[in-house]
Parts: sequence; structure tokens; C-alpha cells
Amino acid sequence: MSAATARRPNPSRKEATHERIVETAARAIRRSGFGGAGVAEIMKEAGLTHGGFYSHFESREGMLAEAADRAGAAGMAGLAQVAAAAPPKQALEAMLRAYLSKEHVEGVETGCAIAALGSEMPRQAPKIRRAATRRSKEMIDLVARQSPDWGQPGAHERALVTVATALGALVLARAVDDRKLSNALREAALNHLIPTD
Amino acid sequence: MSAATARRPNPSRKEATHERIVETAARAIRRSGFGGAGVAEIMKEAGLTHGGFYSHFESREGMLAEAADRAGAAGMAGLAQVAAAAPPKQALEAMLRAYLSKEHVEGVETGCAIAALGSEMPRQAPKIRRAATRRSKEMIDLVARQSPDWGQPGAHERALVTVATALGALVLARAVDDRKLSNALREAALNHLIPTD
DNA sequence: GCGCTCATATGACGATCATCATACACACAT
DNA sequence: ATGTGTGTATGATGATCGTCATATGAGCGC
Repeated sequence: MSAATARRPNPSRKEATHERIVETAARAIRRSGFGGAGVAEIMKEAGLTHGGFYSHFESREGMLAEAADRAGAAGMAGLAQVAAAAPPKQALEAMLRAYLSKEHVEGVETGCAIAALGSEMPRQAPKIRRAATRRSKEMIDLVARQSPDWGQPGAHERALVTVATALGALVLARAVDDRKLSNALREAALNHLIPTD
Repeated sequence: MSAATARRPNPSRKEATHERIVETAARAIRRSGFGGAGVAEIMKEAGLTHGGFYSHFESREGMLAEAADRAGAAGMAGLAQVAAAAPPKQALEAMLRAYLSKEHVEGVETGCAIAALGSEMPRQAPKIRRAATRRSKEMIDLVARQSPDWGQPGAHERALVTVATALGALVLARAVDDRKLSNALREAALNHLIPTD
């Protein structure tokens, strides 16, 4: 428990619950999509009932926007952590290997939000799309910064292509019902994106 | 009530309606997703009421499977047509330019089904996933066949990467709320995928 | 300890959905 | 024309959903 901060009457009680709901929702939307994540189910999964929902969010859509942003942030943070844990020279390679790993293909619920929700984004509310855009730019910048040709002309364009390729390979590898094809997609994208020498 | 009468006064009447419903549904799922395409809405859009639906399909899911396959076939047919209309040497380039055109970014409803539904596929029924897998393979083969290095070792792998890059760029270009970024993604992917000389 | 306040629970409402039972209307053979 | 059968419409049912009004219970200041 928290007995530390005495600034506000009870700063953490409601906020902690709010946080837990958003965290749960961030996983739920990646698992079930925007439409498949019901209010009652999310609250139940967070250890609550559906009643108090509207004291935390003004609407279901508002919650979805928070959840989408959280999901995007979580995926980004995971990638950034992988990059930070690797030697600078191999940061990009480490990120790509993690992004195109079999574990990431199977772990939709905790993985990249753009891959899990990308094709649903065009019809989402402006708030959600803005979050997706911001997180996408972050991801592109992260890749660009770890690229060997950072700062050189065309580096940003190459980062765009790298992200597109990894995202497309992941989405396809998840979509198909054929293990061999799924693995072939991952391997082909990896061999193509990682400079072999 | 209905006995096994082998009498068909008009064999095409019902089939034509069935066809029209599937065609309508194929557009609806690309526009609204699998979950967002309701039975009543699809029937209404096909010029009917929701009542007769279950004389055409055994369930909503069965209809979705037909519609998904139809959507995949339509997207493929469009691409194949573009390829056929271009000089053989430029067939691949023509396909890529069409796939990554601004029109395709904006035309979700009549475009590539994998791009429109890709991130929803992992949680769909087996029938739907099988259709998606088959259509994906067709698309990869189509690209491989039009590639300049067709038959050479590694050509198939290169086709996998080409498809992944185009798909990822299209999904991202549609997802983001930023016109400039959307265009930059299309252009970057095109410049990278089309052999410039 | 007492009562006030806030976070959460209980329960209900209206809307929407897939599904099905039944009634109608049109086309064809006679 | 008339009746028969097939294709579609009308309407209902039960389930699920988002939303909200109200009740309950726990923690904090006095």
C-alpha cells in the first residue's frame, strides 16, 4: 500500500483503479479489437463490476482512446527497451528480431498496437486516430535513430520503408492460417531488413 | 413443410439475390470490419429486408466467410487486371503503383481485403482464415510471377517481402491521420519497391 | 468513535443485434 | 384464370450492449 504522499486527500485510490482499467482495456482491444471489447468484460477483467465505469470515463469511446494510446505506448516502450539493452551497433537488428519473432506473432495482446489494430484505425474516432498517428511517428523515429545511416539524406525514408515492411510482415504472419507461410514471412522480412555481412 | 420437391421454376432468381448479398457484404466488411457489418444493414443495402437472410445463409458467420472470400477475390482480380493491362516488363510496377495509389488508400471498401481486415484476421473463424490464407498466397504468387527474377532462387522470398512492404505501407498510410505522412509512406515504399534506373 | 464523502456495486432502461416463425406475393404449369 | 410452390417481408424473441440512477460500504477528519 501507499502511505507516503500526503499532498492530496487520496491521490492514488481512484487513479490506481483508473490505471488498472486502462491497462486491462489496452490488452483487451488488442486481443478483441475495438468493437469486441465490451465495457462489462473489461471491468470484470479488471476485478470490478460495470457500474462504476462512468465515474472513470465519460463514455466508452473515451476509454477506448485512452486504451489505444496506452497500447501504443506499451508497444513502443517494449521496443525501446530492446534497443537499449543491445549494443548500439546492433540496436536496430535487435528491435527487428524482437518485432518479427515468433513470440510477437503469437502475443497479439501485449504486442504492437498498430499491428493489432491497424486495419481498424481508418474508421475510429479522431482521438484514437491522433494517438495512432503520434505513436506511429514515434516508432518511425525510433527506427530512424537506430539506423546506421542516421542523419544522412534518405534515412527517414528508409525508416518508413523498414517500419512498413516489418508491420506488413507481422500482420500477414498473424493473419494466415499456415505455420510455414507465417514463418517464411518472418524470415524473409528479417533477412531483407537486417544488413548481412 | 417444404418437401423434397425437385422443381425449380427459376434457378437463377435466388442465386442472383444470394450473389448480390455476398457482394454487398464483401464491401461492408471492408468498410466496417467483421463485427461492424450487421445482418439487417447488409440486407437493406442489398435492397432487401432482414427476414429472408436465413434462407440464404445458415448463419451470420457463414455469410462472413463467403463475403471475406469474395472480397479477397475481388481485390486480387483488380490487381491481376492491372497487371494484364500493362506491358509484361512493367506489370509489377503497374501493380505496385495501383496498390500504393492515393485512390487505393481512400478506397478501403473496394480495395485489398487483407489490408482492410488484416489485423482482425487472427481472431476470426477457421473458414475465414483459410480464405484469407488462400488469397494471400494467390497475391504472393501473382507478385512473384511478375517479378523480373521469376524462377531464380530467392525470388519467392523477395515476393514475400514485396507484398509485406506494400501491405504494411498501405495499412499505415490508411491508419494515420496525417496526409503528409500518409503520402510519404506511399512514396517511400514505391521508390523502394520499384527498380529505378 | 461518528458522520461525511467518495469509490464501487446493484439493478434497470432502451437500443441493437442475430435468429426464427409465419404470412404474403409473384412466377410458372395447367 | 387458377392454384402451387418458392422467394421475400413482417414481426417477435431472447440476448447483449452502453448508459445511468441509486444504494452500499469503506476510509478520513472532527
